[in-house]
Amino acid sequence: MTRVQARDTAREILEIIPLVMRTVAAELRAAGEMPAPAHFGLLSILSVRPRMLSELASIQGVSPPTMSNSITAMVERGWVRREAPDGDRRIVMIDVTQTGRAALERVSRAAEAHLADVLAPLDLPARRRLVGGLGVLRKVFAAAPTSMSRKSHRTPAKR
Amino acid sequence: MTRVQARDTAREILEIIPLVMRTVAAELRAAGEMPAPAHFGLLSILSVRPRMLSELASIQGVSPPTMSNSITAMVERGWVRREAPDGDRRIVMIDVTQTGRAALERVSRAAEAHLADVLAPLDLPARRRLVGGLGVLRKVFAAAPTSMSRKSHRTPAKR
DNA sequence: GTGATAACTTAGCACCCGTAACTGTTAGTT
DNA sequence: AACTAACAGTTACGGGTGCTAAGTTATCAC
Repeated sequence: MTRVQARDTAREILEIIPLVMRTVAAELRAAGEMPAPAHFGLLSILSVRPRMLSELASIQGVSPPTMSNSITAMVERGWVRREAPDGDRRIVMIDVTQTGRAALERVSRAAEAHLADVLAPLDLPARRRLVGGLGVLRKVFAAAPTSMSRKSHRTPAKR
Repeated sequence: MTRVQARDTAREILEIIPLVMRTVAAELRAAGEMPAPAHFGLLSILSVRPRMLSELASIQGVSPPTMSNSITAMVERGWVRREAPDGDRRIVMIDVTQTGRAALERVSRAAEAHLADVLAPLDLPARRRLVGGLGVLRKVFAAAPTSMSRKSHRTPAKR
């Protein structure tokens, strides 16, 4: 019962998510200068308030080196800025620039436009199902990224 | 109304999908030798029946060179085989090997196990919402990949 | 001051994805 | 038959994502 459901859902996720991912990435690429969905998410987070690099890494569920690289790429594009706070000089605060905000706004609009096209044929219940499903995904996977690190070596004494 | 909904849904998708993607990829990596979700999808498709390379590219919504590279990677792993049919010698048929089937089965089970963990805390209605949402995503994005190629450069006289 | 720990960066590796340019095959024209 | 156009794949190259391992600099505990 749950077994079969789990397997089906697993397959479903493993097939659909990458497809959606590719499509969205292709749209962003075609829509302008945004090379990656990951950057979009970062801008989105940073537009609320500046964050530490490690904080971003943990939110996005990636390793610090990966985040450092992404940030470097975005700095080179002029979208964000590295800042050194006064207190602890080890930490690096990341902040959006005006250019970054503008890019976010532009891409957001493009994505919205395209999404509207794609979602147009959906009737109300279908759209509602979509939104509901996304909500569940968010709830499930926002909490999950830790699961791996916790499970894989089940952290004996947490050191 | 639809405008605001579209924008919210767009943001939602752009934030959640990559997150899910990363989590799933991390799980697969941790679970065994499967390096990429993309390969999983291919094995899944090929387990039904052999396909032409271009067919696979179109199903997955990627360019032929990308698919050619992926196939090469999978051939090197011994999961699939390139075959030359008798009729038209331009085409390349891709077929799963026994090793490939075994890998699919193994990863499928690992994914299933993990998904079951993750989905366990969901109550029935939540799970139903998730499945419903995935269904909508599939419907929407299985048809969409063409939209870009049609729209983006509206093919003037082509050179 | 010494040693451990923390935050970040650099380096090296593997993979995904795209465009441009190239091979080889088939089909259509003259 | 000879020429050309279209088609299926591949190779080459550039950019992005992600990881681990191995530094660097800064802070804290003793």
